[in-house]
Amino acid sequence: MYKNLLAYINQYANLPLTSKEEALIEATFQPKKLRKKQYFLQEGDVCKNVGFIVKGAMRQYSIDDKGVEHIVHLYIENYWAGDRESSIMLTPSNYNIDAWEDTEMLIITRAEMLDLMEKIPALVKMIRLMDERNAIANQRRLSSTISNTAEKRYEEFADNHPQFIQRFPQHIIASFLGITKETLSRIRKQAMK
Amino acid sequence: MYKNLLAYINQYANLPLTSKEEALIEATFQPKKLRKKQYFLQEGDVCKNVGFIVKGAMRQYSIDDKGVEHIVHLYIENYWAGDRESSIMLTPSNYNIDAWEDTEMLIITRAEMLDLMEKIPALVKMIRLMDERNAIANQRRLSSTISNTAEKRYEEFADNHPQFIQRFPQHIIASFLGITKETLSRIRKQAMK
DNA sequence: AAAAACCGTTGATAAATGTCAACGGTTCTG
DNA sequence: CAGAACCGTTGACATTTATCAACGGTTTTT
Repeated sequence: MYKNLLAYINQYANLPLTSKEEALIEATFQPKKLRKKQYFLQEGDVCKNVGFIVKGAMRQYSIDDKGVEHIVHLYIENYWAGDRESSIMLTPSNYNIDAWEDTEMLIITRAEMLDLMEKIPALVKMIRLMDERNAIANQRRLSSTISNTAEKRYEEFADNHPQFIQRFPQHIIASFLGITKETLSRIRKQAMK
Repeated sequence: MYKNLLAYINQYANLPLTSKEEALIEATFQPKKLRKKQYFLQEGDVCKNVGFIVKGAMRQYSIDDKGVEHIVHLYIENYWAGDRESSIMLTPSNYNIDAWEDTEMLIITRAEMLDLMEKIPALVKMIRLMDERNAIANQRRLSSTISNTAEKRYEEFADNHPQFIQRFPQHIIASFLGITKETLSRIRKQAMK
């Protein structure tokens, strides 16, 4: 259960964990299982935990005035799910996060994480690298969203994230790209020729 | 010249700098003046410096196949300008950054910054908080771009960033929002009624 | 096994936004 | 001061994307 998480940290930080540190991590992260469709976070609640996905698939989305879902993140194994703004600011979240497949996570509160970071240097390094990677990915996604047509955005996404294409149905991908399922269907039809 | 930067660090980190630390910072950050339209970073170059803006206004943008500029960031006093991806990965940047007004910056290389962080704890804390704030802002912007119409995006932007509206002309704001200047002109005309 | 929910597709039409060209009023610059 | 560059606006029209409704084929649930 903890194997993936420990491997993730080791790989990211490149600062081998001692067995004491490993034990501390195992004692702090709590396993949590979610059935398909079960909420991990519901709009209006404060996001208390961040979760590392050991197995499964999840999505994060907001719901607009008309009841339409807008998917902002998709997660699979080895991703971290949570709403940082809510978690840091302690404000009610604008997002829902739920399981798209049956999912196993390892969850931790922000306070626990801060505490662990004081004790385990590798975690500090990991967080910093994750933040950097994250900032870069966000920049790219934003750039793509602003500059490209729907068609090009889909191409780019399909090229860079084939795992998601296989794992989530088209209407979910469409929402993630900020277009309707009909438009995506037509784009794909075009592309096939 | 260094007053703004020191104040910025103190306020962000909330960990008062010693006078030795202040001296070290002043010795490391280099002043740099840019005339209006002068490049700070040009597409294809590796971004070697990040710069704190003491006075002035800048923009960051890419140029597409058709020669159209897509503005991804606007900066004014107390912002940091640079392309993180290029700077971290040491890859040629896809962006240009130039001065929209005559600008005074304090610049530092990534290596120097990493070195300073070893010596000044307040900087480590500042960077971490900036990363967090940044991640939150990116999330919001992305959400808004995906979920809202051009009109709502403009409203939100004008509400949250009135300084930019005053400082940059409309066609720059339009590009930043991912729409054409004509569309923005019409949106504003609508809104006036 | 039947019913319900889900999923992708298609057609017809509407709405949002882009493109191109032109204009008049600034502001910048030599 | 004169010409050039810049800026916002408008009109006519084209393109992209959304909306609504319907369908048949899955898969899931009961």
